Amino acid sequence: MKNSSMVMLYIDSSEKRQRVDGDELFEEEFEEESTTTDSFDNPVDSSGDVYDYTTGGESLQEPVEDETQRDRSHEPEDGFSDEFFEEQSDEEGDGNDMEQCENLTSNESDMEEEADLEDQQCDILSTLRKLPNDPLFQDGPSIAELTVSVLSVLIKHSSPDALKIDLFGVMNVAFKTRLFPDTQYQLKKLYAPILIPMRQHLFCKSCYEYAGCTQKGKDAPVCPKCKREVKKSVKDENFFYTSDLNSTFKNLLEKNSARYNGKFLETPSSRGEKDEKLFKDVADGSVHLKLRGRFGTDINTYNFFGDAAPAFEASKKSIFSLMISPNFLDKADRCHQVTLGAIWVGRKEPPMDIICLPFVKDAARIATHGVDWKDHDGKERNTKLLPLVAIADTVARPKLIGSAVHNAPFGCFLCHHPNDECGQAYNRFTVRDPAPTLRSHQSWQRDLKEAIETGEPTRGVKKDSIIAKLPGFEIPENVGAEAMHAGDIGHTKTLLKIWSANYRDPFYIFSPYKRAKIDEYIHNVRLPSLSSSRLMTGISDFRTWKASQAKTWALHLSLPILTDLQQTEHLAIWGRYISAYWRLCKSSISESDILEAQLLLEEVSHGHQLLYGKTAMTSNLHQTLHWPVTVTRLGPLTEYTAYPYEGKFPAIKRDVTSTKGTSQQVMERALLREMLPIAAEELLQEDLKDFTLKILERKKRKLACPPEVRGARKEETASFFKYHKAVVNGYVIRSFESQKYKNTDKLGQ
DNA sequence: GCTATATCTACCTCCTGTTA
DNA sequence: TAACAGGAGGTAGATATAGC
Repeated sequence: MKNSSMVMLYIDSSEKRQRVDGDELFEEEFEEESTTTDSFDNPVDSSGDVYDYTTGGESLQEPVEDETQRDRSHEPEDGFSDEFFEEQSDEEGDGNDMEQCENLTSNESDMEEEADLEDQQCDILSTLRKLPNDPLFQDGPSIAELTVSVLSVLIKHSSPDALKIDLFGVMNVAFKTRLFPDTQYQLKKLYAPILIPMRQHLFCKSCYEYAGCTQKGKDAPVCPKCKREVKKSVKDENFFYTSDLNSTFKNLLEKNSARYNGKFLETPSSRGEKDEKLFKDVADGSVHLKLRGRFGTDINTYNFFGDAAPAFEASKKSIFSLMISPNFLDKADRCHQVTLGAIWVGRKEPPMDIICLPFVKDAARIATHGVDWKDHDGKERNTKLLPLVAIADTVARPKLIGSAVHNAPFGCFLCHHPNDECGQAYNRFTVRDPAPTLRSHQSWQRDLKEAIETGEPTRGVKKDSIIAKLPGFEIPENVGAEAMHAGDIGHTKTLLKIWSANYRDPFYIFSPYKRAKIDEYIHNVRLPSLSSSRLMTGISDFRTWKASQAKTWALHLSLPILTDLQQTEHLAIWGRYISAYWRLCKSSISESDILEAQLLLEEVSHGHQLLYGKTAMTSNLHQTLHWPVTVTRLGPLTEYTAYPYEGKFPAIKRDVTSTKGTSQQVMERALLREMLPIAAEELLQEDLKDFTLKILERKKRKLACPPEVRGARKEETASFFKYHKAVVNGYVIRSFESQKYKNTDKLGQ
């Protein structure tokens, strides 16, 4: 099947775009936060028309008048108080960001909370320091040292408190002492200063209003609406835990200060050889640029992720967690520094706006006042930290940003694609010519205003979101188009389902012969760069593949394996998808990479619809169309995938050792795990310190990211899909008869 | 301030009854 | 006779509370 519209030729994009100098742009934004533009203003859309990648063009259709307007703006459907809204209501437009942050932290209870926190900024190791430090025997460890060391082992293996008590009990008997903490009371006392950043928050179950956090020795918080006392109720699931953002970042900065020599500044990359702008990290995106314009050049940023996962095997309880990862560390370190920001466990739908409220307040505080910390030379420092990317999957994202779900009309959070009715649901994103306009912060605000006025979702915008109150945060610009869910377990698996659905289809690859052949290739090919990643299972099990397996299949195996087994036109379209995905995951993405990726992905969409029909046009495939623009806003796709966060869930679940107080157990153990290396570093003697730190060190696994990221030559990977062979990290898998890889140099490439 | 004990929650396993 | 559903009882561990 050959189709001229499907296999479009590359357009010389350089003629159709204008580049704006980054510094000029920066000054412009610093002076007046008027228009936001990326480093290249006018890339082309599929129709050849010019539109702005970042603002999404302002050529929005006039909103349709709805005669059934109802005033429901006063209704408390979001769960936070009207006062809170009123405080924020003048935030829209071009107000002063600093003032907005001050507003968020200015109410009375927050001031009290802040004061309490300052009072509590005591030594987190105070109780551990009080343990006897004399050697238990000649040249032996002290009780303090053994306690820290044994606790580290127990924390690493997510042991319940009962095991800790028993083990310390044995140690008390063995060492003829009573000083090891062998009762629950003593253990809790030992933890107390470490758990200061942990807070329990309550909300009123009947009004769905945030009531406040519980404090020892103080009255229970009161619902701001019904004025009744709110008490923790396991049955009502009206409580959740957070860890203080200030402490999290303080520890992170202090812990890494020596290794980074105190330099955490996020700076944009220099230009490439052809004076092209390069996107190497989050600081290269237009969103970071805008933040630097608003908050100053010395800011640092962090990403946050919200998602839920089942809590137990055989119950309907789920864990909703908010995780945070810093952007100011090296890329390799970031995925190991994901910390737990908030956690809620329950049977019902998590009240996301309420759970995110303390996080938003904390974020406003550290954006305004910065985080005070001491560097490795003992020098007092202050660092401003701002949220950069909100990461969520297709289910959590609409709840987080207040948009319609993906299969509702206008379900794409990044553009105004209307969705097509298919069966009983709006769930198909067919190709539109011209392409629907991209959403911008301004258009989002307009739609939101109308939605609040009418009480009905307006072009996919349903309600105000609490994360919109984050300092400098704009929806949808700061929300990442997520590659793991849309690409690896989304489009990749969907296509495999299509290719394996009906034996009558010419593109069916699930015949016994083809399946056996594919499995043989999969099992025999060993990719050197992925030696430690999850091993691939056969193609028959693709439905149970993990995301990383789907990614390995897509980026490394599928094309060379399918060369002789799949029809050319199907492979051509799949190849274009891989080529575009590859370009956007690279460690250094040029402007031409982005433009080429955009054109390739548009070809993929056209081709996919022609080959498999309108019913195959899923929202995941549609979202891939927005990957290039997301890279211009937020940097390479790999910097805000869900992999590091989803990978944290198994550890969270391991921390649950009882069905009672699940969220508390998880948050306590997460904090202990963060603090014990600090205790070990300070309190232990050399040998025991080395051993304990080694125990606590997280295993650094290689992630199944594209080999390009690890240094394969650009020209090799760029031409990856053109040849009947794969080039991976300098190795060529030339022919599958040999089933071995060979060194590129020896092949005279 | 601290300890010991009771209480509570919710998951898991086993047993029994019902249905096809 | 197999498969399934539902209930009873067992259990771990967090939390509450009485009492020293």
